[in-house]
This record gives sequence, C-alpha cells and structure tokens, in this order.
Amino acid sequence: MKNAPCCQKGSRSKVDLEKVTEFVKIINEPNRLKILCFLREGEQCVCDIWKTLGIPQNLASHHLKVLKDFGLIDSRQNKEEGRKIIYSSNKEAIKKYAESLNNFLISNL
Amino acid sequence: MKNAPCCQKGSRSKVDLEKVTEFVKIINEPNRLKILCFLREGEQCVCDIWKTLGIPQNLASHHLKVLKDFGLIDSRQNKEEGRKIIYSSNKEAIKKYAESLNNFLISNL
DNA sequence: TCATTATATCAATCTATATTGATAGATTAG
DNA sequence: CTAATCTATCAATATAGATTGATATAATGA
Repeated sequence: MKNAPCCQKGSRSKVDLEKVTEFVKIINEPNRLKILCFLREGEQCVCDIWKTLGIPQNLASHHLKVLKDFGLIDSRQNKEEGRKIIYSSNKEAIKKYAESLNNFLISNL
Repeated sequence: MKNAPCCQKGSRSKVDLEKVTEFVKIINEPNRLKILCFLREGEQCVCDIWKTLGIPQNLASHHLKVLKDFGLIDSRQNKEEGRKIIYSSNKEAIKKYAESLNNFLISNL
C-alpha cells in the first residue's frame, strides 16, 4: 500500500523527507565529507585532522562539532596525551542515515 | 587493496568524493527533494509541480533547471497541450548517483 | 612558574544560492 | 486578433552557513 507522496502535507513519508533533508544538510560540505572519510582509517585527534585536510584548526573544530552534534561522530579524551581529543565515526548512525537516504532516493524508481 | 583516503591529494577515491560532493549539493534543497519525490508518481507538468509543492512558479522552474542540468530529470513538451512542459525523473541517473553516495558513506565502516 | 601545544568558542566577514519580482516568449482559447 | 495560460529567464534581494581572526581554557613540558 503506497503512501501519499512525501511532498504533500500530512504524508507519512514526510517524516522520511525531513530526516533525509537534515542528513543531507550535514554531509553537504566537502570538509565534513573528508572528515568522515578520514575517520574510516580509524580514530584521529583534531590536530591530525586539520593538518591532513589542510584547513585551519578552528574550522576543523567547527565541522567536528557539527558532525558530533548530529551524532555522526564521537569524541573522547586521549589517555596518554590529555590535551588531545580523539574523534571517531559513529558507524551505526552513519549506516542508519545512509540507509534512509538511499531508500528515499531509489524507492519507487 | 585499499586506496589512499579520499581526503588526501592524489587519491583515487578523490574522484568519488568529488562526484558525491556535486550530487549532494544538488539534493541539498528541500524543494528539489520534494520534486524528485513527486516525480515518483509519474511525469508532471510545471504547473502541477509548483501548485503541489506550494511554491511560486518561477522558483519551481529554477529548481527544475538545476535538476535537469545535473541530469536527474528529463523534460519534454506535451503533445496535447503544447504549452505544458512535462518533467520526469531520470531513474538510471538517480540510481547511479545514489549508489555512489551510498558506497561512499558505508564503505569501510 | 612560564611557554607551548591542543582544542573550542565567539564575533565578523564572506560567499553561495535560494527566493522574489518583473517580464518575455510561446501556445492556446474565445 | 486579443486575452489568458504556461514556462523560462534575468536582476535584485535575502539568507544560511562557511571561513577567518581573535581569544579563552586546559594540559603538558621545560
């Protein structure tokens, strides 16, 4: 049984559309995509992230905050070097959002 | 055999990153997502699109142009009512880009 | 203690692009 | 032919958010 189109008021699919819209907004930024990509290699401190991407430190911090607030990455303090904050990708969250987006794009095609 | 991370210079994965970045830019717009969603129902004229979405006609035309220039939708002239331009989704293109994006997001997770 | 390193935050600026308003061209109806 | 309809385009404005610059905090090392 098909839903009403997601573009119309009161559609159940509208929930998916909003979820997808929010996610796309987060990944619509090259540096954030690069961060997600870099974190596939494993967890990384901020200093390695901004140096690797070739962007200023505060810009990296900003994008990391956006990604973390949305739940796509996690952070913890390094035990040995307490100054460093280590970021890692939240694989479950990424998988969940990626699946929603993919379903939205290819459903009914 | 793993590639270099896509965030670094000269990576083969960088091609994917650029492709993904361009695609995400296109779908990072609620009205465009709604248009893609609406076109799942079948091909539609501009007048039905802007009325259904509740946006001005010229705004719909603008977003349709963006989607068409990128290749996600096609258009043709209506045979019966020659004034109308009928838009339809390019399913192959959408599938292709959706697949690239999904691969990018979930690879190596 | 003092200097250095790592990170985060805030305010200001810059930039891309969504939106609006006006209008033109093409088609059809009367 | 004239008016109405459908679509596209252009210029102007509005706006979201990326980037930068300055600075604060905390941890470490000398």
